[in-house]
Amino acid sequence: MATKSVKSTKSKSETKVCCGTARDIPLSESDAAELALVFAALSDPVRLRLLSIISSAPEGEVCACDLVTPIGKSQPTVSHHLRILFEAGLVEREKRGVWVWYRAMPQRLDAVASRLR
Amino acid sequence: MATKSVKSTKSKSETKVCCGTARDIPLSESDAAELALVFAALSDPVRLRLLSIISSAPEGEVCACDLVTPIGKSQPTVSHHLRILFEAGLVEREKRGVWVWYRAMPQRLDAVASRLR
DNA sequence: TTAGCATATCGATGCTTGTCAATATCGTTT
DNA sequence: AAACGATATTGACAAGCATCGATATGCTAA
Repeated sequence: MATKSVKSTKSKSETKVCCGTARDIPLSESDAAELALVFAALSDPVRLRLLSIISSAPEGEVCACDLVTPIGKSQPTVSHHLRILFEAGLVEREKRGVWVWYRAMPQRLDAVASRLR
Repeated sequence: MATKSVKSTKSKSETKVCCGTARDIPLSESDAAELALVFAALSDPVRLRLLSIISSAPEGEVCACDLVTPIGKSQPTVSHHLRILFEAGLVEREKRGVWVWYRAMPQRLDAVASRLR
């Protein structure tokens, strides 16, 4: 592996050896793929705003019908984004009659946040 | 806005009113766009693994030349991913001679993590 | 059962992105 | 000076994604 300054002679490019032996990667390939899926779900402004509405609901849940108008996108588009949030485990949903109610999953958000260190 | 059960009669679809007045969204459009950019930078397995290598470096920094081989992608591809991490403010870089050294920015990661609640 | 509404799915489209080969840039060494 | 090596940029291509209109599904009320 690369080493920093070895000699005290402080030459212009204070390094002698570089591009050495490869160390193994802390984050496994499968863990990285799994984590990336969650971040991908969070990487869209519409989904972040949906999540902010759902998370801040006083009753703890929001009807899907109350999400289309404020977001300003078509109903299929909002439905698509809600599906992605659901499949990423960021929200849960419950069908009650004609309507579908969405709740945030704080423990999931905490788990993701804690992995950022 | 939608209201939950109003009557105690517990009818099949315990709800009377739905799809009412739109409340405003906690997360602004510009804030959502900005946050989405950071999450987009985190939404790729290669970038997450790069970040994990850089963050766990004992010396606090890693030479770019030590990242290509372990990641298993071409040099231009790794360079491209490092650029995205840099522009998202997730890593900083310093050119020393021919080599470029990357350091993680923990306070940025903390800031992003804290916004997940 | 029929009508009507809320939600999900489908198909198409334009834009974004991950990837690599080829090339450019820049510092170092001879 | 020229040659070499590390990194960045460019150009191209395939895959993925956000979006919408049209349509399907499913529940409820008449």
